[in-house]
This record gives sequence, structure tokens and C-alpha cells, in this order.
Amino acid sequence: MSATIREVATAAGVSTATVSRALRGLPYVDEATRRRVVETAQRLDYVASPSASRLASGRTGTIAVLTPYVARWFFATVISGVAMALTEGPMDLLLVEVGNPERPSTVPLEQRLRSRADGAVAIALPDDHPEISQLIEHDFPLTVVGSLSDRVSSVAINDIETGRLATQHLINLGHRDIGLISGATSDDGFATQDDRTDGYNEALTRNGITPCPSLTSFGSFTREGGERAMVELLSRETTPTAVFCLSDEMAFGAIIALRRHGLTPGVDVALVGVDGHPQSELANLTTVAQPVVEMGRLAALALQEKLSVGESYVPSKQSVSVELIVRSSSAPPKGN
Amino acid sequence: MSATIREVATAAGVSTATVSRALRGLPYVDEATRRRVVETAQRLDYVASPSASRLASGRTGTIAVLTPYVARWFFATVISGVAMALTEGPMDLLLVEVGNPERPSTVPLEQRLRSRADGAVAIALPDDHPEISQLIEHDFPLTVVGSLSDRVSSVAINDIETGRLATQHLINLGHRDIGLISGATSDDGFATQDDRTDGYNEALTRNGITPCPSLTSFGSFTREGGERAMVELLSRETTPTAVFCLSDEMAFGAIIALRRHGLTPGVDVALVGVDGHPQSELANLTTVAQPVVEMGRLAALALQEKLSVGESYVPSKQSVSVELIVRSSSAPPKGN
DNA sequence: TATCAATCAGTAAACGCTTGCAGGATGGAG
DNA sequence: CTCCATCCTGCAAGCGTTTACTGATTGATA
Repeated sequence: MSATIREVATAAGVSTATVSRALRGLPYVDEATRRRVVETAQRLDYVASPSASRLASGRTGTIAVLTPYVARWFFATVISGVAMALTEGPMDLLLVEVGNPERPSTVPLEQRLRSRADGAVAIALPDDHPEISQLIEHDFPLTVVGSLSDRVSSVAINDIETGRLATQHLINLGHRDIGLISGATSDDGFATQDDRTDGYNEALTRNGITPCPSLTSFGSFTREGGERAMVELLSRETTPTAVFCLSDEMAFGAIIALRRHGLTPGVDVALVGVDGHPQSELANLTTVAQPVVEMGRLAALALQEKLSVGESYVPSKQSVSVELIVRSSSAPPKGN
Repeated sequence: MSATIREVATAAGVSTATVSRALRGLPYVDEATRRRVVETAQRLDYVASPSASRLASGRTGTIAVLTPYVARWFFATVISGVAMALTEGPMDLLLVEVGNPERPSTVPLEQRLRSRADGAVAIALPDDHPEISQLIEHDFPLTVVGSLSDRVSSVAINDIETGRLATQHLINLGHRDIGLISGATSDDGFATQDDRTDGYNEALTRNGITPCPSLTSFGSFTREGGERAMVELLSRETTPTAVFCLSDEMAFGAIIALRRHGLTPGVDVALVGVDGHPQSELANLTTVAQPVVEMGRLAALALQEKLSVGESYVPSKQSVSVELIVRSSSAPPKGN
């Protein structure tokens, strides 16, 4: 075992209370005393026991990141943003898988977090997700990223705007028959997709195009899902000249499907994705990029703000801006 | 606050000791008593305070994942493997950024982990990395994944074999001038790249080809690094007909560089990567795939094994097997 | 000079568990 | 019937901090 606070106190000739105050930078400690304590602590290689100080103070000094997936690009990148914000401070980062349909948890989330974290950042989990909702009802400090909320602070892009932007871009290129590759029909919690779809529909309508249900195909928010969705789209009687994919990864799948059918993205079918995925450049994919790392950072900061302010904290809604990155996957329709 | 163990004890008409034993499934508790306690605990929505039990028991019930990057594919995927192994048990997962050259930490790693985790899994950090090495010297329970070690349990592919496999594949296709895109020259801790390079050299030599230094180019283990390295390779007097890239992400960069020079991967220059990155299919990239999720899982299991066995634990070296996935990025040289 | 606020430091009571120890039952063996 | 091993339970001492209180100085103010 390593040194305890009592040993440091004895060695420095003060009480444990003074050591505690000195090391944490609290006021009412003589500067000379503080120096002596700090020096002694260093010499004894003393580090305060987190368990003990957590027990005594009631604060855990930990924030949890709640995510359905840890390896998928968007999620992993948000996590890195949160980590970035935290490593500047003394907070620990507890990683918790939540809402992964393939790996449901037996213990209620609130119980898994209770006295284990001071607050949490939830990634791409809407505030009406059962577990998240339960958390909010228990007044557990929470911030969500990837969806906007009225109940807690949130950081997200404007998904309607995003859908509109992508679709308008395709319309501007001259496309009229614009398909949509969306996530699962049964919403597994992604309000995101509804909004992007709304934006898509709005853009169409605004340009005098009637949205056609047969141009929409559902998959899951993965490459495989995008691939299946595109295959299905290609099997319909009327095929679109352009397709708006609700995420880059789905667009990647769509590209693979197109290739398999002997079609070239950007030549036979125009494609736009959403995310600004690192591999979108490789795929020459036009995409609506979101500042994902920054979103994670902002969410972490908002949470810390809430934790330090306390009761009187007013939830904030931060809408970060997206950027359309045009690449060769989106070009005018063949006829033009 | 939620219920304490004392409240449960009172409500169930037993002592706190019995509640503690009953809830943790320890022996010497009457089955009827246990049921009553469990039922009472549930009714009172009781969850043991981690801080308190950690302080009392000396165990943290937490394992740390040490990683230089949290968002890069390989790292994020290993983390997900670890998470997978842990969510089957009651262990917490503490995420710690270590050895990211862009974000050096002020506090020594051992201090950041002390009394905070029972053990750690280090990703792609060799056992002679300063911080990791220090951890080992402090007898901190550790397992590494992504590099093999004699000092602690490790899980990794055989990097020499991997280099040989990739290179032999190119040789078999008829290539003789085979380039190498490697990581940074100053090893930032990746013994991995040296081994893969050795395998590359071995394969060449074994086939009567003399390794030529001017066919090797260094970047960093990123897409940008691969891109720069390929650009440099193309600027040399003799250009290779095939290139072995030490990672898929670097290969992605190489592809971009080739395209920019009007060259087609698999036609003008053959390419092989390492990883089995999800986007390798999209890029039609031939790759030596490693079972990354599984590696994370194995590392977590090895660590848990060590933690439960204690002193007498003997470090194990698990070498997992790779698989060559051939795609169109690797084809015979033009002349053939 | 008496008063008072501000500063510094120590005492000791939590915080909510775990666990060594000991005592009381119980039941089978001798 | 006695003895002993086994099972069940409670007592109480920690585990290593934090923090309300109290008290002692000190210097400034009236």
C-alpha cells in the first residue's frame, strides 16, 4: 500500500485536515504550510485514495459516457471529444454501454450509475429512450449529444437543416428522382433519422417535387444496412438518379451495392451522406460533415458546467453547424 | 440519497454483515435469510455504494483501458472488445488516454491508476514504453494487446508472419519491386512496425530479392501519413510496382495519393494493408485481417484471470491468427 | 485599549461498507 | 450423553478521506 493522509500529516507536522485542505488548494492554509505539505506528499509519493474521498465527500469525480456502441466511428469520436475535455481536469471517464439492442443489460441504468458517476454524457440516445428518461426522472445530471432535448442540455447538429442541405444540393444538380436511404423503420431511438427525413421532404416539396414513398428504403445505420437498402432501391420499378443516405457508413454500403450492379456512384447515381467520416474522402463521397469531436467536447463542458452550478442550472441547447463537402459522388444526372 | 445497508438490515431484521454476505452470494447464509434480504433490498431499491465497499475491501472492481487514441479504428475496436468482456460481469471500465504524443499527461500513470483500478489493458503500447514499464515495475496487474510481451500477458498477431504473408502474396503475384510504407522512423512505441518490416524483408530475401532501402517510405500510422509516404515513394527514381502498407489506414492514404497521380491501385500499383478495417472492402483493399474485437476480449479475460489467480499467475502470450483477404487492390504487375 | 473580523489549524464525527472474530445452534459420531 | 465439526449470525473495528466546529492568533479599527 502507499502512504495515507495520516502519514503525510505526521511527517509534515500538521493534522490530516490541513493536509486535505492544503493538497486540494482550499483557502485558509498558510502558504508556507501548504508548500511543506505538498513537498512532503510528493516525497512520500502520496496520492489520495479516491474511494475514501468519494465516500467522505459524496462526489465521485467521475463522469460516465453512455453509448450504444463504442467502436463505430461517430460514437468513438464523440467519446474522444469527451475524453479530451476531461483529461484537462481531474475527472475520470467511465465507459458504459447502453441501449445496444444486441446486448441488453439486466440492471437498470440508474442503478449502474448511482454513486458511481456525478453525471453522464449520452451519445445518440434521445431523451425519451427508456433508460435515459428514467435517468432524467431521477434528476441524474445528464447531457445528450447527437439529439436535441428540452429536458437536459444537448449538443447536436440541426438534422432537419442537414436533410434539407443534402437534398437541396442534389436538386441543384438537376436531380428530381431523389431516393432516401434511412435507418430502421422501428425507431430504435434515433429521432435523428426522422428529422433528416423531414428535411429531405421539405427540400423536395419546396422545389415542387412530390416525395415518393417508393424511393425510400430502410436499413440499419450500418454499412450493411446501407448496402441492403440500396439493393432494394435498385430492384424497384422506378430507380432514383440520386440518393440521400442518412449516414456516411450507409452511403459506403450503397456504393458497394452500386458497384456490384455495375453502376458508378456520381455517374449513374449521385450520392450524398452525412457525417464527414474520415473515409468519405477515400470514397469520394459528398457529405454533410458534423464537428463530432467538438460536439463531444461541448457536451462534456456543458455537463461540468451543470455539475458546478447545481440546482439553478438551466439546460442549454447547442446546435453546431454542419458543412457540405462536395465530392465526385454527387454530379448532375446523366441526361444533363 | 438512496437506502443504506443499515436500512436494509433493519428492514430485513438482520445485521449489516448478513446483508453484505447475502447480497454478494457469500457462503454461510441461510437460504431463507438470503431470499428475505434480497427481496428487502430490491424493495428499498438498494444498491451498495461502490466507494464504501471499495474503501472497505481494497478492491476497486474497475479495470482501466490504456490507449493513446480512443477514436482510431483499431483502438476503438479493441476497447469495444474489452467492454464486451466486462459487461458480462460487474466490472467498471475506466478509459484512460496514455501515450498520445499530442496530449502528454503531467501526472505519472501509476499515480493516475493507483487505487482507481484493479488492473489495466494497454492497447498498442509495448511493455518498454516508459509509463507502461513503470506500471509493471510497480506490479500493477497489466495485460497488453497489440504487442507481445515477456513481462506481462499479451494478445497480438504475429507481426513478422503478417509482414511475410502480405509480402509473399505480392511476390506470388509476380512483383519484384515491392515498396514499404511504414510508420514514423522515431519509434513512438510501435514495435509492431519493426516486426512487420522484418517479415517483409524476410519474404523478399527468401525469394531472392534484395530489400532496397529506397523503396521504403515513412509516414505516421494514419491516412495522412500513408498519403505522404506514397507521394514520396512516387517521387523517387525507381518506383515500386507493389506496396505493402503497414496498416489499412495508411493504405487508404496511399490509394488517395495514387489516384491523385492518375494511377489506379491494383492496376498500376498493387497494394496490401494490414488490419481488416471495415472500409477495406469499400476500397477494394487486399488486407491481412486481425480479429481485433476478439483480441480485446481475450486481453480482458487474461487480466481477469490474473486478478483472480493472484501471485502465482503466469503471464501468457496469446498469438491470434490473421487472415489474408484478397481484393482487387492486389493484382499481377502490368507487364504480366 | 478593547473589539472584531479574518486567517490558520486541529478535533472528531461522519461516510457506508467489509471482514475477522466469536458465540449460539444443530446434528452426527463415538 | 458428550464432543466436535459445521453452519449461521452478530459485533465491532477498521478502510482513508472530508468537513462542521471550535479555538487560537493576528492585525486593524474604533
